[in-house]
Amino acid sequence: MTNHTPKSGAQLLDRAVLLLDLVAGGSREGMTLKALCEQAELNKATCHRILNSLAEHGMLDKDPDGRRYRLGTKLLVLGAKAANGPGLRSLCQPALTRLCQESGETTMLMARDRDDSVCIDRHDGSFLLQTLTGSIGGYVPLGVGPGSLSMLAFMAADEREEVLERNWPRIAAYPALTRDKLRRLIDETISQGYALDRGELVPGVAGIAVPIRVAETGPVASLGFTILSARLSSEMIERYVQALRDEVASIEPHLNPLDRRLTSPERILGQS
Amino acid sequence: MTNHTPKSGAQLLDRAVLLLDLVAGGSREGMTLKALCEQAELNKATCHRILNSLAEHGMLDKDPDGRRYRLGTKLLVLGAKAANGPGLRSLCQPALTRLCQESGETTMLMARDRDDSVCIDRHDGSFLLQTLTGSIGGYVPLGVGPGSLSMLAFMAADEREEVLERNWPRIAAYPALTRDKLRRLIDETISQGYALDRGELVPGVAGIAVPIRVAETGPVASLGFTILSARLSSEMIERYVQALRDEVASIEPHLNPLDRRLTSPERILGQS
DNA sequence: CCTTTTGTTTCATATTATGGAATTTATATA
DNA sequence: TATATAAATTCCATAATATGAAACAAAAGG
Repeated sequence: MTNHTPKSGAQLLDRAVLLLDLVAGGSREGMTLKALCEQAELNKATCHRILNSLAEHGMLDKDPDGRRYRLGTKLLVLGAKAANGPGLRSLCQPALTRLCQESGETTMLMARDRDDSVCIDRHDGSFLLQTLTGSIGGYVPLGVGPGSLSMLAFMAADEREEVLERNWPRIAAYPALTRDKLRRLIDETISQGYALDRGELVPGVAGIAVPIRVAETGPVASLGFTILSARLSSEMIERYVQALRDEVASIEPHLNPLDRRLTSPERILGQS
Repeated sequence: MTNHTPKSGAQLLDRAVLLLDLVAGGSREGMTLKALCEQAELNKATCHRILNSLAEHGMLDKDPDGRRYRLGTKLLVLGAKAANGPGLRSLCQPALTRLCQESGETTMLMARDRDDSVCIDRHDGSFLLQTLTGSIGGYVPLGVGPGSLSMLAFMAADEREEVLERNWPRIAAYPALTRDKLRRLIDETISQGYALDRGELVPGVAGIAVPIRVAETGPVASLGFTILSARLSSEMIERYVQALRDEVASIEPHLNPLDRRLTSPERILGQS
């Protein structure tokens, strides 16, 4: 996810979030004060004070021996609340369950978050497949992978270009995706109405996805399947796309701002 | 979870975390600036600045119309990382899967976090049962419910009393638990070696749990089943306790500080 | 045991966050 | 549609807060 470091009239907060990101992205065994100081380019004392305040609040945990910091339990609690709250996950859960049960495939709900696509929920099918985004909470730049691509493709053209401009560097990290290739994929997605990956990003693992759109805002999420590419057939694609479209059609009215008072008070998650 | 408001040399952070907690605990439709100002007893402008900085960083999301704040996608991402990282969840995942598959029961992994017990992972069995802690991320004060109780009971006596002292007010919120009752439950748990709830906290829903302990620190987690109390039998209890103990026995060596270099570099999650 | 490295505490300083007031924007009412 | 009310946002002089250099303490390494 993009590491904004905005001067937002709250320097201390900017620094705290930066440190959380560094801990999140750092060594799996936890980060030492020294490493964090260096990476964040902060003074030892300052860094120490922030880290310990975060630990105090449960946002970070310190080892028993107190020499390494890692993400804390409060983040787990807040994260679970963020996912379950009102919004996409709750709204789409029945659809996700149905799709997974009827198809037996791994089914994914992705949401847009600024320039990224985050996995909000996932139901595993009969096969355990490696997906691009991994489990819940995993993310990819908008454009990478079918769930993500289906959102990018259906954004307003100007916004799409802005996102692409910002995302190119990160997209370049995927050897399977050149600029031309992605352009072609976007065009295909628009004309077909769904995004398809035949197994090029994660070898052997294919995916289909359909965007969930809100009138003014554009796509806010996507619903899709992850499938062993060996099993992929055009008949299957057709059938699955139809199933996804049906579910999306029954979800979208709940997200349309005009209908808000008429439908449930659900709101969408993942908007800036 | 206890709302520490420690003057930790980082006022701004204290305030930011307080606001996150208020948003997390507040109305499911999101919190307005006004409401948050009042509850946090902060100046409107100050509050506004902090909330927007948090939103800027993705820790909060603002509605499309920008009048309500709710938990942001970044919390979901960080929360997932906190859960998956090295530590209890990964370490216990195989055990959890085995226990659930072999018994068909809802299986829970709880971790200690200060004075609380947090649900770190959960595998649903054949029945969908309402549990005390709900899903992942849910928490209860130490002492409430078998998973939580099994940890409290096996803490060092002095520490246990300190925790109890702090927790009484919150425990009082559970009508099924009087002081005497909890004292009795703790004694029972110690003598039996496992915690049992026959369905008194959530009517009709029983639970068994066994603590996961680390040599110096004491219990850091617990593994347990949630069962329809109607189906509970003493034979079943015996069998399930044995299954839990077997798994715990194979987990504990990985957590023992002495063995750390010998075993995997897994560390525990949820220590203060 | 001594040396080096890493973590913690202190405190005078100035940078940063603060909050009262003014302005803009949205919502409710006539 | 106009008007009143309330909420959100921006501004800026002020003071309180976070800062970081340095001194200190505690581990790790030799």
